[in-house]
Amino acid sequence: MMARKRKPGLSERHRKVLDVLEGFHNTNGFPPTIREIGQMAEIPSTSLVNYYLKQLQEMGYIERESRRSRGIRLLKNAAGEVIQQVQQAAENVQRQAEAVLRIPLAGRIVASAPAPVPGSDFNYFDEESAVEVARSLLPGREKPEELYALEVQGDSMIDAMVNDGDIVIMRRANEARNGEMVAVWLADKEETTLKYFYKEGRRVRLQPANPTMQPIIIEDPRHVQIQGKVVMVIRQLERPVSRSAAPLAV
Amino acid sequence: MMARKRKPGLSERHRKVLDVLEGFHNTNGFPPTIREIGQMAEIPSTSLVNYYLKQLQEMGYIERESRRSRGIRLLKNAAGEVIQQVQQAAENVQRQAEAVLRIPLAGRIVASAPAPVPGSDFNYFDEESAVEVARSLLPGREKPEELYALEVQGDSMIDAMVNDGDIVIMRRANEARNGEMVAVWLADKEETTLKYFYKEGRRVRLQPANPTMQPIIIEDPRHVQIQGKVVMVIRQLERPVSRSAAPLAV
DNA sequence: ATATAACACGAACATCTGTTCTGTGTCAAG
DNA sequence: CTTGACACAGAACAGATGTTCGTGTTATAT
Repeated sequence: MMARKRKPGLSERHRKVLDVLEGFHNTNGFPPTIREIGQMAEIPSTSLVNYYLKQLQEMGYIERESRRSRGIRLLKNAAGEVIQQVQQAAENVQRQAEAVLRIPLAGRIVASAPAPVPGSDFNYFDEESAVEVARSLLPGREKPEELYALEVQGDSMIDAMVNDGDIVIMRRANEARNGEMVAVWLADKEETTLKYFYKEGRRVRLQPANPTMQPIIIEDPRHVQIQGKVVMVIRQLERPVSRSAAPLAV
Repeated sequence: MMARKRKPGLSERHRKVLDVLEGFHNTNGFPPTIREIGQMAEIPSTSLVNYYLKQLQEMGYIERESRRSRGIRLLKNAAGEVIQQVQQAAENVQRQAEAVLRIPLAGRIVASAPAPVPGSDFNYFDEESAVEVARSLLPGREKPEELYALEVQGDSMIDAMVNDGDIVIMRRANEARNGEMVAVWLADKEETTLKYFYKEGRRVRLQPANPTMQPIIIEDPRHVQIQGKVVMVIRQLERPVSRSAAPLAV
């Protein structure tokens, strides 16, 4: 004759014990004793607490160190969530913090003036004006210190497929390789523009991103001052905040 | 007559005790007893361990619960770093995890076919094809489940200032308010396009983002099928990985 | 109905653990 | 040299703590 089987899963008291274990450790920094568990979970006998702890151990919710006071390690809580060790948690914070890069917003880029380039003493921790970009979106090799952001002002760069209000992520550079998009100051025209850069012999060809438009050929390379390379363009159609007054967070 | 004063700061044994406290708690999940500290820090007498613990408590490195076994909370380690409680650490992880949103890449958008819209059973946890975007870049009110990403294929959307290879972040929607940019399928022309949406009486005006281009007027609203709203456009000039084969991480 | 396992209570016990007390040696300032 | 704070050792003790044993109750499969 078969006797009754224990129902699978956690009973009310199992759950209570796990809650006590989690709460106690969170507030005190160390696990409770059997008697403390009994008091908080309203289980009057130490042997009964031990009885439940044994079951929780078999079910993989806790680990116990035999004969050691407070020798209980919580592995999963009542909700089944895995409990992290402090060390692991710290590592996770570290890893997650690296997932986002805060790129300083150095200013605005307009056609009528050279593009701003932050100096080496630029305050990178200006909380008010930074653009947050997931690191996975950026080329891994970058040094984050070389990156800065500019907000585009005006419609003058539509031939580069860049609109008023767009944010361009730039990398410091004074020269470029063929095929890279750069911000250039054209000294003769007194104009800033975003173009694909091609050095062809002595002259420089600046190709618009819009394939329907014609390139600019500059015979004297001294008239082409490279302000930085364009790494990314971000356009927010539905702004988190009002357009230009509040800090831009991307 | 003045007797000698204790040197300020931590002695070798202070440091040793703190190291033991940190290491023991990291490996066991609970603090050591006085005798365990003594063994590991090579301090033979319990009273001497107690003597040092008292000093560390006065210096603010630890907290002690009187008369409780293992009643030691580490506040700062030997390097002076503040030790986080498990709960705090978990909250930090939580907060940091929320800083980045993984948006599923639902497919490609081309002019010649309706834009893909993921079904409600879409697998959001497809690790291979997701775009990571900092939450601060997105409008806060969004339900993340409503967002998906599309990669633009072809040059057909240059009038929307969107280029081949760009990534558009979309939000599910079947209708739009005036001024919002939407992806629409034009049933009569059999064409997908990105335009600013304006309902004017019975007819619909679709305005290109490029201000130099002319709007499309559609007299029969049934020919305009809204596939989704455009929330953001991301253009990566220097790709982290090869253009289309590998997973896109933004 | 009845055997059996699950659930429950309380007491007893050996050990663990924090605390305290006494004592010793060292070392620098007076 | 004296003095007194500091560093250290060992022992003793009261209370805390995990464990075990005996016993009783309850629910369930047969």
